[in-house]
Amino acid sequence: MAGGEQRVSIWSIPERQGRGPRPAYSRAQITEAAIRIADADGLEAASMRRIAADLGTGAMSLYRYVPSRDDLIELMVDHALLEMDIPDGPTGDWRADLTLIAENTRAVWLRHTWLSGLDRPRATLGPNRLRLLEFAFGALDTGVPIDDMLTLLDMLNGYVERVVRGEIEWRREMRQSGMTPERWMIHSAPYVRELLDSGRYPMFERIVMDARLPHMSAEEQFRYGLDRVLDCIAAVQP
Amino acid sequence: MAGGEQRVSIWSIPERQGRGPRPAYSRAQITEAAIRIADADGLEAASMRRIAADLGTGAMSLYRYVPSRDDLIELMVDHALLEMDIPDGPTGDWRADLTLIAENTRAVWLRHTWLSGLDRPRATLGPNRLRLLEFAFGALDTGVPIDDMLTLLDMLNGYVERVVRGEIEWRREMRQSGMTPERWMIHSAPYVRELLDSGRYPMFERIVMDARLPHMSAEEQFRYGLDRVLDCIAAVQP
DNA sequence: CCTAGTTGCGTACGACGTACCCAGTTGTCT
DNA sequence: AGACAACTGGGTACGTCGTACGCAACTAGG
Repeated sequence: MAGGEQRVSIWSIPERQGRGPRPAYSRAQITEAAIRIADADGLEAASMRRIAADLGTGAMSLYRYVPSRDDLIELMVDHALLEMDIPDGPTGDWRADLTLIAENTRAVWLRHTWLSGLDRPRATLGPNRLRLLEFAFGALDTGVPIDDMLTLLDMLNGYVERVVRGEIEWRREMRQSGMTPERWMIHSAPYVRELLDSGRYPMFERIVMDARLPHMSAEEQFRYGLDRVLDCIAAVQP
Repeated sequence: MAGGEQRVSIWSIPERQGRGPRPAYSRAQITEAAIRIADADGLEAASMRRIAADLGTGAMSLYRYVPSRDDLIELMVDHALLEMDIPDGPTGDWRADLTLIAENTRAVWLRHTWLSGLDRPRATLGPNRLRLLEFAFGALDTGVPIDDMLTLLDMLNGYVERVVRGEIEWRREMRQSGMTPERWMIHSAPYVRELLDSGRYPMFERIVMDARLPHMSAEEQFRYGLDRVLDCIAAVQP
């Protein structure tokens, strides 16, 4: 029994010692190759064999650099977070700052759609995550109690992640069915009509008939909803 | 080329026609077996072979009932949603109704932790999802424009899912490292102190020093945050 | 120079989802 | 009643996956 498994993060394992032949690759190279494949063909396509083939080597060679595929994915996440374009400190306009965070998150997720499918939220306090956290909380530091800041940011991030997840799934479905949105509309019309005709789903009917949001572009939808969420945050501001 | 793939949802494929021998199982039975395994050992343990073995049959027999494993997962999601204990219509108290949805979602997700790890949000319009949708929108139907209802519910659900995802990951990490929360606290204290002593993370410092939320029980944290989110929704009510 | 440590990488194992096949069962039609 | 079409359970097989293991080649520290 004793201590149990000492699960050390990939970050605590040094990249190399100085004894044998010089390594032909690096973690960064492997991570970037993996991201390239995952961006193009999905996370499941970024298999050890495929990554190795892209680098011109054998699958098992990668294990000299990375303990497991899961650890490699952790490296990929951190590498992607690096792309968040956030200033060093809050600008004084909390609404603009939170908008910046939201749109950056969306941009990075859409560029690396595999981020939305990770089985774990990966909330580890790496340096990048901490920098983002400082910026976000600094922006919201307008007299709101600290506990409320925590929940308001969970609310904001929850909204952003949920909507972007939906966007990504929609795109994926369009791609792999080879349909255009119009064709999809036509194709699903009979099922929708059946639901409407049953008369048992009045609210669903109002969404289909009256809502204008679903007919906007993805950007407009996101922006509109984001503004509503920020309105909510503004409403509870002291 | 012609039409391309006709990807119809699992819901539009009838369970059986009336010609051959009577099927020995049913979609519901298979779905329940799959959920049982996924609850106990994780979604990846619910393989076609394992499910079939649990039912006392061969892996390929399952494909008589379900076109693919992905479709089976879709059935599992909808089946889990069945556990949501929601009345037939809104009660008139929107705040109580939305609380009911939130706490039910949390309960179901914690009971079926594999829900949080699905690669796709699975927003397909299964019968149970529709029932829930009707209840939620019916509850919020207090004069708010339909487009705002859409975003407010995205916000609420986004908050709930994000927080519960965090809870689930936390539990999983505690389990597989075999640590208690106290041990984990002690173990991570040096790293936290290092961050605080660096002086570069003032907001993080305030969270550690001043926030009371992280010291509450998971239920209390959830409840407190949920009330704040509902305050936000109340604030934009006409 | 020796040798310990590290490299790239081929082979192999036990999983996975599922395409394909075939024998057996049963509702429907002649 | 007999024929047959549509279904059933389920075995075998293929191509994938992550990765344990082993081995020859290489290079730094003594």
